Amino acid sequence: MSTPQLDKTYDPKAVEARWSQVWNQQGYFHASPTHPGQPYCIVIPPPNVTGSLHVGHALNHSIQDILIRWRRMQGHNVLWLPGTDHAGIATQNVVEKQLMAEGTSRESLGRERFIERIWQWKTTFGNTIVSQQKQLGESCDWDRLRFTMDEGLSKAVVEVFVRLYEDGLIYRGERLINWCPRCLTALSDIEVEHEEIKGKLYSIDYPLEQDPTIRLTVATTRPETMLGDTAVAVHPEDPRYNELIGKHVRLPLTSRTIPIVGDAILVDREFGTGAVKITPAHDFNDFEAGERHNLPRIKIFDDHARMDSGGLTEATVDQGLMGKILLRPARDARAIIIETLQQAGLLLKIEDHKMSLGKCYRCKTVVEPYLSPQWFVKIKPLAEPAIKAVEDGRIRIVPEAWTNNYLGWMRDIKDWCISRQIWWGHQIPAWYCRTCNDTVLISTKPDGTWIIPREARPIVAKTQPQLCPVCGGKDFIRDPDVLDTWFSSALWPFSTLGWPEHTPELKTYYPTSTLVTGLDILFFWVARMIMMGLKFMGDVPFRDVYIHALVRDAEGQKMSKSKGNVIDPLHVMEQFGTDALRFTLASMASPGRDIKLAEERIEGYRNFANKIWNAARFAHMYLAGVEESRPPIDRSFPGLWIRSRLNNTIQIVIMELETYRFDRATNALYQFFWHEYCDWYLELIKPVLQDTMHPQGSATRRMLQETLEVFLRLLHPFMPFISEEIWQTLPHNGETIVTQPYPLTQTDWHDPSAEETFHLFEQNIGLFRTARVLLNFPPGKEVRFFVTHEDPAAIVRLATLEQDLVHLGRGRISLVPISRWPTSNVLRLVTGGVTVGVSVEGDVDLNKALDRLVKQIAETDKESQRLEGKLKNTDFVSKAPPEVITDHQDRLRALSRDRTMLTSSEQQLRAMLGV
RNA sequence: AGGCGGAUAGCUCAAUUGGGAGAGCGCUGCCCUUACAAGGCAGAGGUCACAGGUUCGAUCCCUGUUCCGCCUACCA
Repeated sequence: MSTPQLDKTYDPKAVEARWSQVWNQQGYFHASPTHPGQPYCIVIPPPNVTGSLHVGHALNHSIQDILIRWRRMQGHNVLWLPGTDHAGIATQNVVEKQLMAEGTSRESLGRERFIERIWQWKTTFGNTIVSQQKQLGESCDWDRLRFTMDEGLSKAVVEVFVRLYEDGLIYRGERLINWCPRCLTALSDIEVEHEEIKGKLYSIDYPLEQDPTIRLTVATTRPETMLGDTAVAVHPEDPRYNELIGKHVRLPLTSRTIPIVGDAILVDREFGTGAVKITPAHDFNDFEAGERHNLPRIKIFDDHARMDSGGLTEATVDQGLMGKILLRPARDARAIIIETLQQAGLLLKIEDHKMSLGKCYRCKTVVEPYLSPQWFVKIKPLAEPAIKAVEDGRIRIVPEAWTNNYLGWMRDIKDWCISRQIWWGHQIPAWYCRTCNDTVLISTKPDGTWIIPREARPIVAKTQPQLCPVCGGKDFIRDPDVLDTWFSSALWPFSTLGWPEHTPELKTYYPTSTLVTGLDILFFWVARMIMMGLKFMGDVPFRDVYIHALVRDAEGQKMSKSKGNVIDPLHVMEQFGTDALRFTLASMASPGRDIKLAEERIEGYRNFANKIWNAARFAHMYLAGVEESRPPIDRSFPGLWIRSRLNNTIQIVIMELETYRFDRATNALYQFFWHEYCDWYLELIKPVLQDTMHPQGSATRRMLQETLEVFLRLLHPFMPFISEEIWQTLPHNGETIVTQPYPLTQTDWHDPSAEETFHLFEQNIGLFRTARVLLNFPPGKEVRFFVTHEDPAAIVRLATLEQDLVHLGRGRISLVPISRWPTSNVLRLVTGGVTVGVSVEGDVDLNKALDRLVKQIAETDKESQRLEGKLKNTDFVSKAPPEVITDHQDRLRALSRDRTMLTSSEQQLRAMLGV
């Protein structure tokens, strides 16, 4: 084949665009259940349909693609199943913003048209991230792209909901839930982010009913909720208060009196005054206390977290105050209430107090504990098998350290609130008969949504019932709530494979092989997939869960748009190339650490790509015509050595891939190619290649080509584009590297003898080069080196290396016993067993060389400044023959015993002086 | 508050049956040597967070302390 014209530097852009198109067009990523290989399947964590590729995706997807491409090359029946998530609240927010900009709103559009509008939006913008994924080279089976709201998945969702309901694992009930007053929906516990803030602790006096001069002081961080108090709790064994239990206090600012109850669970005698106000409708602990004592629940907020007129009336709030706070946000009401209390002389004190605030994970609004009827999954019965599956190893969490995290959370799991009061999502398959429920189905929200009170009786079914089983009525309304987005994601590993149908895909690829995900969604998603998979498939959804780190910026800060520290992977790919980004992310994926990403790192691996590129250019200068005949096998030491090292690298890379150590795998590839293949092997074979008449020429070229080709296959999962591009220019079988076999170790490539020889060689060259720098010999100057070795066998070996030593050492070599070395003007250096003498032939002052060394050390090493003086005074090297140096060896030994004086320079001095 | 993880070169991180401390980037010096200056060669730089303990010997094992991160729960 002809020598391809390769540019001097690698330009990723054109290469990447071309190959990602070809790969997809040729269908290399398409999976078939009938493929003979062992199935290997990964379902992608579906990115939000609103999303665009951020660096977290880039890491997550790079790792999956490495695994997938590796297994594909190993001959597995590979399926990487892509998809997107409908992301309920997030998507609804995006489209609502759009509507707002158009001067309209969700409410004025109405539910049906709003949903249509979102679907339109999805058609237009929903594939942004998919095209970006293709740009990253992700080898997904794009023909199988799924969406959590597509027809098949929606069917699976309904099926699961109905079956869980029939099994008594889904129920509807009024509970205190986390409520986002901006999104106007319930959130599950884990959708609330906690943030520590500096708050205030207010102490308020509640006068005793019988004797208002006696006051019970309660402390609260949220004084505005006192209007909804329905009791005060004290510890039943607290001598200060226990006689008051059963009596009542007047609730200030209202006309109510509330009982004093004893509650050992709620009250910590040591904290504050030991008396606690109970607001069952607005605090989780108080809600439970309220249940224990059968207390009424008074809701004083509306769903926007404003002071609610009905609630305030029920709370019998003083008329004057009522007027001031009605419909005011809680925070405003707080100031007014504090002022009023102060005037009444009931505010005892205000202290600073650290507390944490719950915020909506989507919009960061402060969430409100809120009493409302919601749907829940009774989770304990589902959690138990999911705990067992991890305990007995059917699912392996990597790194293992997260296992306890998972188990701890699962053992303490709370029922899952699955209903959301938004429109975009899977609407709950529950209907209410208007005839039966006529008296309770009374109201609608301003947007026309039905408000279904807690007493309403739902009929859960896959489709709307024809007749009410109770009364025979035919008029139904559907529950307006939709399901938590994570409900559909929980089914992802089997719903995407066709469940509830028994498809060949489901049979072949379930359980999937590995799940790759960040720690942040271990509970949101992974735990729930395990529970649902076990429940509906009777088997785990995946064998391994590989948890990777969070990507942070170079300072360790979370990347966020507001901080302006976001590294945009698309920009980086543009600047440094996709392969460089992928390789960087893989190299930093050490377990147990967050990734601090700086652009310089990516630049470093861009250079690596360029190094590979140029090594290929070098090879092409000599490779033309190699395949035309059957060249002899290379028996020379550089070839045997590099093949042995390549073999070693193959072994390491495969081992590290098997244990998900992408960092070590990339290190091995980098180290091998740059520092063994390029730095030594290519340099070693240059004279053979450049000599067109060299007898070893064709054998050497053959080895060069073969090792390069194997390396490219080894590299391909990590750097798919450049490996394909170069591989195509080499003689090869098949039309793409994508489907070539992954390299295997070969026992006959392993060559300890060649490796030993190389070690000896490297030692010598190292000494030659050190001597050259120390003596300030210009690169072109030919130097006379004397070489010997303690080990006679090594001397024999060295004799065979003479040509190579001359070439890389740029000097004449004399392999003679030390007794036959010149008696003067020889600088002697020692390392390992090798001794090298450099003839200085009178034109170089050894003293100057030593000065240079000492100066160099002194510049950076304070310890050796003291050493400098000592050395100068000793004057122990001066064109000295070896014998004279020997005279000083004892003194050096004495010096080196004193570790305070000889630190890092010790080794260097030893080498210099032959100690 | 509880749980988990971390602390090693200027920065980011490696280093397993306990023994000799490494890489990349950055830095210094020399070199545009015909694949690559996005390069080559040679270097400098570490009381392995602190204090004890076990051991012939500890970066590693044990105890405690300090600092940082994350998760969970929250003190009204």
